[in-house]
Amino acid sequence: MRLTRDQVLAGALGLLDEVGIDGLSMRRLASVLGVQNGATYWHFPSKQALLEAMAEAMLADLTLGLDERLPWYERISELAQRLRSALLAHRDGARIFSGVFVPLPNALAYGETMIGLLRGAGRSSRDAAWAVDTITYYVVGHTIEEQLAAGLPDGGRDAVARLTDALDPAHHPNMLAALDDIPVPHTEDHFAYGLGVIIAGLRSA
Amino acid sequence: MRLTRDQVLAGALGLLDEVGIDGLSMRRLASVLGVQNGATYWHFPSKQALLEAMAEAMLADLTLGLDERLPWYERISELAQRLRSALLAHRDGARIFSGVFVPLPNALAYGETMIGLLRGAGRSSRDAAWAVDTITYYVVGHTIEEQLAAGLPDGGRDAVARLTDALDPAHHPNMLAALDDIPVPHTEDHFAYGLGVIIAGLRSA
DNA sequence: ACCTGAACACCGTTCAAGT
DNA sequence: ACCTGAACACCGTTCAAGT
Repeated sequence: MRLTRDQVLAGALGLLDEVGIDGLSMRRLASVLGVQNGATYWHFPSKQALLEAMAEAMLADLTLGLDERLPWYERISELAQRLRSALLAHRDGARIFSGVFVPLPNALAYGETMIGLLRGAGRSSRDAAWAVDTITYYVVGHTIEEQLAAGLPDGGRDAVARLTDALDPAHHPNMLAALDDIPVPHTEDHFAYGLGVIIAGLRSA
Repeated sequence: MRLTRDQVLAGALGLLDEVGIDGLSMRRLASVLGVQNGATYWHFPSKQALLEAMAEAMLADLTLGLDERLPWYERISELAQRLRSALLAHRDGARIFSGVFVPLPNALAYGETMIGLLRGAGRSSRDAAWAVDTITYYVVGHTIEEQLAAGLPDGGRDAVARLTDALDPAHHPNMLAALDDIPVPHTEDHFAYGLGVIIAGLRSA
């Protein structure tokens, strides 16, 4: 049975979920697919091209079926949450996405919808585009962090312990007061809080 | 002349500025320092430990001498801009910082000051800590992107050309309208816009 | 205490040669 | 058209042995 491009892509996404982005190598992928090292290079010219296809696959259908009865800021919020969910659907999905620098069709659809919503709300094209950047940096940064903690062997418990040890009541009274308020890994409402802040800022403009 | 820990660290920061984070290898660092491969491992137990020391060095004096006469939100803004500047001071500085998961003393000082400012403004410890996360994800995400474009051979011109080619008037009217408004690499006012949105959101709460 | 020399176990990528 | 086999030019890390 010959390999197809789709099989290589599906194998890569499966391997990603198993071993994470740091364990994802072209050699390991070939071994999972039961072929020799060079074989995948017939289907994808480089690892980077494969990573791009993986990111594009993750973003499928991101903008479909948005409820047009919702006010613009709720549709913005919905899209941002969909982006987070799409990236969470695969281990280290946010890092895969953030490592891609070519314009992916599905990422363009996301940007187009977002900018359109803001322009529809009366923003200039400049403000609309810059606001989308603000939202997207937040979503991606938050999700990277969330997945990093989730990918640790102990789910981040050790990281919290190290932070606790590093805090000194004399120098860090405020961080100590907030220590129990920081969920590790991050949660849905931690995400929603920051998104709400950004959208409140946009509405107040 | 024997090597010191500081010489290894300074050599690593210098090499980073020359070749970027993707070109920064322990072997190349040893070669720059005029020693054999294993030599740096006497001063730093691992590459990760060296990256942590590099991040810590970049954040030196971040919170010093904040003008206490400024209102809390302007001090927040000042600190966020200082973080950006500190990361911009070395090539790929934002990616170095974002790859560190241990509590760095200088990063703790940043968090402590930020949370303290927000609690001083009447926020709960939870809201204060979560708001700092929101700001910091934005700063780091923005700066990573800025440095990625700046690190490209042509300063990002080719990336813009590829984006332009990928846009289709029928599907992306809003992105096309905004195309000339997106600075590549990102600029100071592009950064300030998003920071202003977040701070406006925080003040409106 | 600090470094060398050499090895181990990996990488991404290329490409003539096979089928 | 699609893959193998083998190589090239790299990695991070370890560690006995040297000074």
